[in-house]
Amino acid sequence: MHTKNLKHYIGQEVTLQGWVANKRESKTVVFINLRDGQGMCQCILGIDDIGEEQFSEAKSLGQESSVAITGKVVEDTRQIGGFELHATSLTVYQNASDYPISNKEHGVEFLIDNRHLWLRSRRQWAIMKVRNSIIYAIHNFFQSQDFVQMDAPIFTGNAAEGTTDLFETDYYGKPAYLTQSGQLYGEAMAMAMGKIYTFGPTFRAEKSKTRRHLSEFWMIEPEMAFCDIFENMDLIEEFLRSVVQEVIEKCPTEMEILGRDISKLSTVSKPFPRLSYDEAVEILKGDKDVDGQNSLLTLEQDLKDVEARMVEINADIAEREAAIAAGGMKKGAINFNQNKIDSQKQELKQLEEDQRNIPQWMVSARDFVYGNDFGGSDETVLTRLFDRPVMVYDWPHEIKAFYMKRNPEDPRFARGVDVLAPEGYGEIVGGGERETSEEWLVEKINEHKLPMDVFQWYLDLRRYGSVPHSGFGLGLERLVAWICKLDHVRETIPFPRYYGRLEP
RNA sequence: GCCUUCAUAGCUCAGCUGGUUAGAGCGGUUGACUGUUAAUCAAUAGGUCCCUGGUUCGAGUCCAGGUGAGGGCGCCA
Repeated sequence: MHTKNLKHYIGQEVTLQGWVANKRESKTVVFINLRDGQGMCQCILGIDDIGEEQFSEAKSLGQESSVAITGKVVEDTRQIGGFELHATSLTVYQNASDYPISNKEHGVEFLIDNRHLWLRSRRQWAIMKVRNSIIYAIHNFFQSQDFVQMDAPIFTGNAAEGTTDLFETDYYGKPAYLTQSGQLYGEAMAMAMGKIYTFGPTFRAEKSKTRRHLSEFWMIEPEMAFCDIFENMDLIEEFLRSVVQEVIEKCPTEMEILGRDISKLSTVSKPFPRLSYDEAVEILKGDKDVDGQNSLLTLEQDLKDVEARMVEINADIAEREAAIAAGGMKKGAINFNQNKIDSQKQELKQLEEDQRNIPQWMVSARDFVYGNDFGGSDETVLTRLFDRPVMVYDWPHEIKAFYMKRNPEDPRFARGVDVLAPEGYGEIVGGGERETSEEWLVEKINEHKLPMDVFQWYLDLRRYGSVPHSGFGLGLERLVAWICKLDHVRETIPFPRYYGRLEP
């Protein structure tokens, strides 16, 4: 019996098994918030109902003790989940003590060190449920359109793009690398099956310390034969719309726990803006406005807003501190104000970082050199002006991977496309149309100084029935972070691996 | 790799321009009270102020180096 199904058992006696998420006690009654992995239910254990022996056992239970509680289901709209259980008996599997994670706020380092326990917290529970729904929605989308799921190898002998750092392992005495993309293998499989997608782990040994990088993450890479860049963009748009809408429908409770404003996500139903690299650069540098909004002026305003907010918070903190210092305040009120001050100081730290960063971003955007790739901050500046994902296509071919198809009408550009998520989440999708000509590919492989021999099998794909084809790569963790509006991708995966973190 | 911010009780933090015995809240323990929602009230235990060196009559506080962490850039999904 699970808390989720209580609505079907009103007035009946059921047994719930779970963990003590929180407990309050008085002389004759103990309240237990029971967590069973599917939901929560408050259980009322009265001394007269369960007897003195079980009652004293109930009183002694520590946070996260494992128990089974039998009792009658009663509707009570005030409660989380809408029901409570009037207990008639209690079975204790284990009485736990000194659970390290309390209901108070904790720091990131402490929480990540205790990730194996942190996963039990309400917010983390909601994130994992959303992640699960996203994964399901992704499979659902591709399967319903006759894509074939394939698994690309994790050990590879070479770097697909040659630029990033890879994890090296020993493969029977030869060096092998953990894959950083399954795309080339996806292309081969697409020539066999028509439409495929990979869904697997990806590894990058970049020593990044940012809120959107992991060393090990999950990537979804569809690849379609007979598909050009514009059809590819149509698919990306349809795909993101479908996944986001399915998750919004399936996870209302989770979104509420996360405090996610769903209206900010519903905008995916509108068409995604498609900008060429040239247009995007103009907007970024502030030479072109979007709906009357200018990138540089918007940033200036952001900085002013940050500073105004800092003044506001400082004043409020000072006021509360003065009120506490004045004395005569009840302990509960002091407590409340202290906590308020604590959380405001957290916000202040974040604002101080924004205050340091925004001027750098402005400089970066204003002085952007045409022909370069967009930096993380440039993406933020650009997407700041839109309320939905933005697609940027036709990039200078020099900054894109060797396999990108050149625009036949203007060979300065390669037919790559990046999808930038709103609200500062950056690049969630990178893809494009692939080069079909063996000749051009060979030239590019030489240009990138890649070993020709290991690409012979890849060139075979152009020798035997080469067709226009496209695909893209979606970072699952970045998608989860955006949909849940999390401030770090490390919360999007059960056990994150990033620079400096291998445990737990 | 570069830039930047930080490290004080189990947890979250305060500790001003260096000064005598380092504080608060939460959590723990004990008691009181209560259909409670992070309950409340009282009492109580709990510290190598990250490490090493320096300045000083005196360092949690200042300086240098180290270690660890947060964030930004680069790189990318």
